[in-house]
This record gives sequence, structure tokens and C-alpha cells, in this order.
Amino acid sequence: MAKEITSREEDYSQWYLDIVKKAGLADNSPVRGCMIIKPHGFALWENIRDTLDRMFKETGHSNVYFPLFLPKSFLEKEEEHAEGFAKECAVVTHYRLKADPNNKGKLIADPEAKLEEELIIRPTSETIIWDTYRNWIKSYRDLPLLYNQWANVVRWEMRTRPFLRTTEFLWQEGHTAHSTSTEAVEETLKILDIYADFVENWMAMPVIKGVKTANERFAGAVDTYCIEALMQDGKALQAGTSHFLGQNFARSFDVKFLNKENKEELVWATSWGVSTRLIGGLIMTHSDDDGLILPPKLAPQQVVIVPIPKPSPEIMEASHSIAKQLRAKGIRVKIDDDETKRPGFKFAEYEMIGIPVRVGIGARDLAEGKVEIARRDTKEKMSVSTEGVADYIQTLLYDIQSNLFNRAKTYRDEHITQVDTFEDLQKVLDEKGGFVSAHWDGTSETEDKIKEVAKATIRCIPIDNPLEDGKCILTGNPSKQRVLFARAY
RNA sequence: CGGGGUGUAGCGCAGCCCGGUUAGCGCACCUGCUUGGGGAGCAGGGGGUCCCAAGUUCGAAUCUUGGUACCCCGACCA
Repeated sequence: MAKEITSREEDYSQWYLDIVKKAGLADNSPVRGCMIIKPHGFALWENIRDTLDRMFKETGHSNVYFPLFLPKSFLEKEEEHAEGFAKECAVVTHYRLKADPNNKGKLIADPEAKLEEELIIRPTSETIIWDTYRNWIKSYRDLPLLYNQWANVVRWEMRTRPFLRTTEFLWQEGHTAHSTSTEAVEETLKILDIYADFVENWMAMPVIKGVKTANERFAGAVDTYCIEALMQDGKALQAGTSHFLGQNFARSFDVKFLNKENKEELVWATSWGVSTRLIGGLIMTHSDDDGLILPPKLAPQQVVIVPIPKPSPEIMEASHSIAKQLRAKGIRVKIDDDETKRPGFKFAEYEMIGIPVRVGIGARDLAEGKVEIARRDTKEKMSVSTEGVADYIQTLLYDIQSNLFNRAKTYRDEHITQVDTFEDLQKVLDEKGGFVSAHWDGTSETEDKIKEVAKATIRCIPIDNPLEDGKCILTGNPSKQRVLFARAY
């Protein structure tokens, strides 16, 4: 990791924003907090989306699509849910504009086109989906429903940051309905495993699977499970969540089914999602001061071939030959034959956008029957014989993928610190960052106090957490296990 | 909603304190030549509502007042 930890948070902010901009991932939009995703950024999202989509389908899920607008009354039906989202909702009040009679060239909302019932732009779709599921579910034979949708949602957050938290963002939200609690919990955990598998093995980001405390739970959930990642500045990032909703939404939206004994029961529910925030996590996990570093499995282009100093018939022939061999192995490769840019410029450019492997081919190399291969993660350069170069690159891509994961994991593991006093918790958070493993008495009051003073929240109680008798670092009350605290995005 | 900061060419900025030629620099862009193994050099060129409004003044990017937008830090937040 080229970026060293400094005490100045703004440095990280700036570093992060620079990479988003220089790597050509996104632009600011005219609307505050929104983001224009550029081709390179969107290609990343497409790879994330397509891979997860395949994983969902392999586990029996189907895609659906529900509307962008929610009638306001829908949001009122589940009390906790409403309370959690009300203060960040965009509201549609009119359906027509007209010329402003007092101000030429300006438009105003036509007062005669005021909506009877205001519409909410979905912050999440539980309400409309459960309103619909009421009609789709009559019998145990209709269950389970295993549906997912790829959509955009809007949450009018006060503070935004490209990818990590934007006003509008792209995500997938799965909403499933089950006949038993056990089956719903299994589904919740199955999805959590898919998320962890994807984020670790594709994005090369190590995560901790865990369950949220009541304070951090999704509005309307019985239990919220999560995967928590650690960024290079020592702050945690919630990378995905999977909620066991119990019968809360079924009760609010009156979704019942007849069981085998011909008795009415409320349906059990789950919901789960990951968003474009994952791209933010990817940036903050792997980038260095030269720009983005992409894990090969997700990189839109895995290899770029750069003729040095510019394309010639011989170089182009060699380039196409290597590209063909690579494509035969399913490797995504691009030949940059742009004559208007010089090699040095291209090198810097491809490093900035994070292409894992660069192949340089010049007359000098060809004369020796070699090419120059540069890997983005370590910036090493190797001179490799053109014989068997495709095999070499294939192996190298695997190496880079696992190297990225391993070094992120080493960093993460080095930043899980056990403490036994509140003073130490604060000290570690201030000086070292990362996760802090400490005893907690299990009450929301204690968690709130710690948050207030130390600015850290309980990120999760890890799954399969070992039991250990101890004393709460704040109150000294007995505790059965350690939990993970961190400052978070 | 609090605390800071910034609005001057596509981007990044200087100029403002102490008012006075035609508003300047770097990057980017266009043309030409020379180049070409780590962000090319030289020459020429195009591009401006100095955020908006009112005021002070012979004269405002610069001073005064009001407005507005954006950024950063908090609070808030799957």
C-alpha cells in the first residue's frame, strides 16, 4: 500500500477524490450528491452486476422490476421502517410545469397539477414489494418467492462522497418470502455467504461476516447481517447487508398464506443488497498514489499492449499474435495503437486507470524475441520471451488477483486490535485505526455513549464469534464475547 | 443545521490586502515543424458575463452591503 496513514483525514478525502477523477470513473453532477458514472466506472459496475446476477440465478433467484415511485402511504405502514427513512426521502408533489407568469423564461410547478397523494422516490423497495406480494401469495405452494431487482434508489443524505455514499445510487435489492422462520434465516445467511464469496474472491477485499447490533440494524429488520471491510485509512466500510425481516412486513402489509393444515400464517421475509458503494470500497482498498489498481477478475481490460515507441507493421503483427493467444484463453486484452500519444503517456494513463498487466513491445524487444511485461500491483517489470507469453500472463493475472487479496488481508489482520479498557479503545482508534475488538455489555445505551465519545460504532458481532468472559470496557458489566468497533464510512 | 473555505477560460490557480494599460499563468485544445524505450520540445493560435445584484468612485475582478452556488469538517446515514 503506497498510501501511508497520516493523521489528516482530509488527505485521504482528497486522495480518494483524485483517484475517482483521474481514473475516469465518475464526474460530479449538477445535482448535489449525485454522480455521473463514466464508461470505465460503469464497466466495473457491469462486471460486478453480471457476476452477482449469475450467482443469484445459480441459487434459484429471478429478477423482477418494481416502480421508482412509492405512494407516501406505503411508507407509513411499517413504523420503524418509516422512521428510519422518512428524513432522507425525495418527494414528488406535482406532475406538470408551466411558464412562470411573473418571470419570463422561467418554469414553475403548475399549482393545478398538484398530486393528491405525494410520491416518494424509493429509498428502498420493501413497501411496494410487500404490498404486491400480498396478491402473489395465497398458499404455501406459492412459497418461497426468491426475487431480486437491479435498480436505482434515492436517499437524500446530508454528506455524500462519490460511490461511497451518493444521493442516487445503483444497487440490487433481493426480497424473498418464505413459509418458515428457519428457511428465511437460511436464505439470509446464504446470501451473506454469496456476498462474502464475491467480495473476497472477485474484488479481492477481505471481509468480516457478522451481525449488527440493534442500533445499527436496518429499519424494520429483526436481524441485519453484514460484511465489513477495512479501508486503507483505517476506517471500516459496510460492503453489503442481508436482513432477516421476520414477519414485520408481512404483518404491516397483511401478507398471509394457508399452510398444509389449512391455517393462515404470516409470511417470513428477507431483504438484501449491495450497491455501487462496492466500487468505492474497491478504490479505497487497492489504490496507491499512482491511481487505481483493479483485481484482474473484475478489470474491464485485463491486459493492454503498448507498441513502443509507436505502431510499426512488425510490432502490430506481434501484438495481434499475442492478443489472439490471450483472447483464446478468455483474457480481455486491448491493443493501444493510438499514434498520437507517446508510450510514457500511455504507461501513466493505464496505471492511473488500474489495468492489471501491461505488455510493451518495441523493435529492440522483438529482435531478442521478447516483450516487456509490467504488473500494476507491484509495478515490477519483466522481460519475457514471446514463446509462451500467453501462459505467463495467465499465471500472472492469477498471481495479481491473489496478491491483492493477500496484502489487503495482511493489512486488515494487522488492524484488528484487542483492547480491554476504554482508554485503549480511543487510543487505538486515534493512532492506529482499524477494527478494535473489545467487550461490551450488550446495551444500546453503552453503545451510544461509546459512539458519542470515541466516534466509533460497533461494526458487527462476527459470525462464529468465540465466547469469552470479560467486562464491558465502558461500564465494567459482565460480557460474554468481544465485538468489533471501528470508525466507519 | 453548526464551523471553516472557495466562486476569475474546459480543468487547476495567481491577481484582490494597497481600485488605474488590452485580466494573467500552468495543464488541456487547434496548426506547423522537429521528435519518439516513462506523462515530448519549439513556434504560432483559439477560448473570459472575473458567481449575481445593488452601492461607493472619474474608474471596480479588486472596496461596501445583500444574495447565491459549490467544496471541506462535524451532526446525520443499508
